[in-house]
Amino acid sequence: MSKKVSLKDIATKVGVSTATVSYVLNGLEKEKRVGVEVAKKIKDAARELNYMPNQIARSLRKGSTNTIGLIVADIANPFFGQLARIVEDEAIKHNYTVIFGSSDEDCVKSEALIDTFVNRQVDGFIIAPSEGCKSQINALINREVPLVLIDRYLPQLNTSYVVLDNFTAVYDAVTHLVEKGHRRIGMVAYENSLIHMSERIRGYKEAMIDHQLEKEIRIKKIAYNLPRQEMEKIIGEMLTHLISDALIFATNALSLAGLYAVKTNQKKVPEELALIGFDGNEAFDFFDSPLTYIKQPLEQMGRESVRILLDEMKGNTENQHIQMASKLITRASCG
Amino acid sequence: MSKKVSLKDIATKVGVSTATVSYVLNGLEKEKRVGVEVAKKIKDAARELNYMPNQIARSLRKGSTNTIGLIVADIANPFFGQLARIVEDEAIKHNYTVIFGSSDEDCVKSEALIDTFVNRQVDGFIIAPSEGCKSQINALINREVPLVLIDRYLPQLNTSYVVLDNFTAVYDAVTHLVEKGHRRIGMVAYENSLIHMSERIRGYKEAMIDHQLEKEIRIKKIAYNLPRQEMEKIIGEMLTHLISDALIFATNALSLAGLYAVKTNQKKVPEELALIGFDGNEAFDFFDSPLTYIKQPLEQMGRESVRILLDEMKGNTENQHIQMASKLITRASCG
DNA sequence: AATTTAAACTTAAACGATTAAGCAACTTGG
DNA sequence: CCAAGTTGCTTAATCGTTTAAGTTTAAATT
Repeated sequence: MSKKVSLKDIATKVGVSTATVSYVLNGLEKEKRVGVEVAKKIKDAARELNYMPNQIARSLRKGSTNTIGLIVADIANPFFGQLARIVEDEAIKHNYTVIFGSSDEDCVKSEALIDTFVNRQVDGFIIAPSEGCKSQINALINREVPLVLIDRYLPQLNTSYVVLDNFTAVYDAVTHLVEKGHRRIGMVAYENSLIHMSERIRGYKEAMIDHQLEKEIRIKKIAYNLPRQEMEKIIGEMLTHLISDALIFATNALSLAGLYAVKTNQKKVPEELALIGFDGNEAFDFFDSPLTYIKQPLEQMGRESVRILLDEMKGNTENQHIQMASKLITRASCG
Repeated sequence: MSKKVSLKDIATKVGVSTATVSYVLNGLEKEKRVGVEVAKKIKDAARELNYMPNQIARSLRKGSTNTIGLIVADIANPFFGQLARIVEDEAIKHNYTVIFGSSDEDCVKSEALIDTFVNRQVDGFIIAPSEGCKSQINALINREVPLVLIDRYLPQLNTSYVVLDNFTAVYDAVTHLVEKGHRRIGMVAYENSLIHMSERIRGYKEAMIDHQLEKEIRIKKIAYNLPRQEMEKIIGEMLTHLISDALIFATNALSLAGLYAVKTNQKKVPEELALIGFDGNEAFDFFDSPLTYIKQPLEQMGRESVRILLDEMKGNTENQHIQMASKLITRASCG
């Protein structure tokens, strides 16, 4: 890489000190009383030399990097990909850059990412925390690093967060199925103790109880890191000795695995089995009977999380807790 | 944010200079002949104080940031999301961090991103260049910034790149359709002069000519930034006065828009219309007759691009040009 | 015993910006 | 005409590392 142009080069060329150059290029010429001709010379020289400020040097001096660290489960997962895009756009608007990392819901990876980002002096974090990573997050809190949790939060910790109202989302989904005449409603969830999952399960259970269907409660929990084929197989087995006439899937990936299983097992939807998915996906639209699903307000979630983070970075230490309402997109898969 | 622990804090605590601490913590104790006890004390102190090196300071001093800038069209697009994930993993393995940005195929955004990343002193770029951004890329070349183009390249410029063999990909797709008995084969492409698109179109045209079907050549070009509904409408219009018995879609987004249009217009696939998509998507699997598609070797592309970039960052100035073979996943949509 | 070599550090400059404090050379007010 | 203020800069410290070039003390060699 060729040598870069620094403040000093401009200073030398114009014949002033770097301080003066810095003032002018930061728009402080009035405040710092730099002469009009000198200011013009400096600006001209900067343009001529194609000067670009070294953000690293500036960051070191200022103690802030204008960088946000974003940690999600997997950037390749469209849910997080879309979220990342919204965060990116919002960050750029406020002159921040995003560095990202995928944790794979794995504490070791998550910790490595957090450490890397802390070393790189990010000004704040947006994190979808993984199971069992409480201590890492807590360490951030103790260091007073601005932080917003997203998608899930840790009830034991005092942080800002932006999540879905998962309880109501699933509660309403169950109610919808009941209204459509289904009774033996099952749920397919992840084996995960985090709040987003437990709230979805709680929403399911309470709704079942409230509709006098507690005897029909049946939850299948699947490990997160299984490849899709495995998930599909497990759900497929559920389908062969079918005890449910409706299934709710607790995540997008589970919904997809479920759809593959239903397709493989040639179950008729909704006649034999009604389905409700999570998050939305083009595949939902092309399934024989388009899937009813729980839609998250991604756009707002991304924006709010950045807004709150910026707020915290400005010094606001008050934690903000946001639970957003989902929308049930009702289509043919529930009858 | 609470004050951070610096080398100086450790130095003070142990009673040595920061130089000694730096040597020890960088594993240079042998080479720089630091005493065994002192080294141990330093390591203990570092652990005790939970020292984390300030990457910003290190970067400033070393002149390299261990950061890769990744610019794609849209991180929310699964194609680029998956690519980003692979780049991320590969980068982490080599102790690099990725900062990313989405250009939306827009030169203004792309330039802003490049400038931001240059200011942040990224050590190298992986870029999916947008139409008409040649001068920006050229500026990078002139600055001798390590750079790998991905997905498309600029034939006029001397850069490394990793792309699909788009010509052969589409050529073979046409041949497949011809073998399946289709003759009036059309193509739906983007209005884009970049090489990836022009090569796909050229592959289509040459294949048609080679199969004596030049009279059947029909290409519909659609602007990139249209919302999906618009694309769907345009493709829908094509379908109502149907002059083709087969369609090849030149990208993933176009394939999806096409599927929606086909569904809306209730065309029977493959009887009335055969289809070939690009890139793969779960929706392809749930379409009435699963879609035949051109699959890109994403994993290898991501890895290769990082490998080449690391190579360039190590000082290798030789440009590497990689064209990868696609695979035609044949299914029911072509008869 | 004088000189060289080695061991175990320290000193201080440098990276490229920001910014508080200082200092001439004017202008103004009384 | 002199003190005070204003204008238009400069000086130099600082951020937290890295690293070339010393320095001191002890051990080895001649």
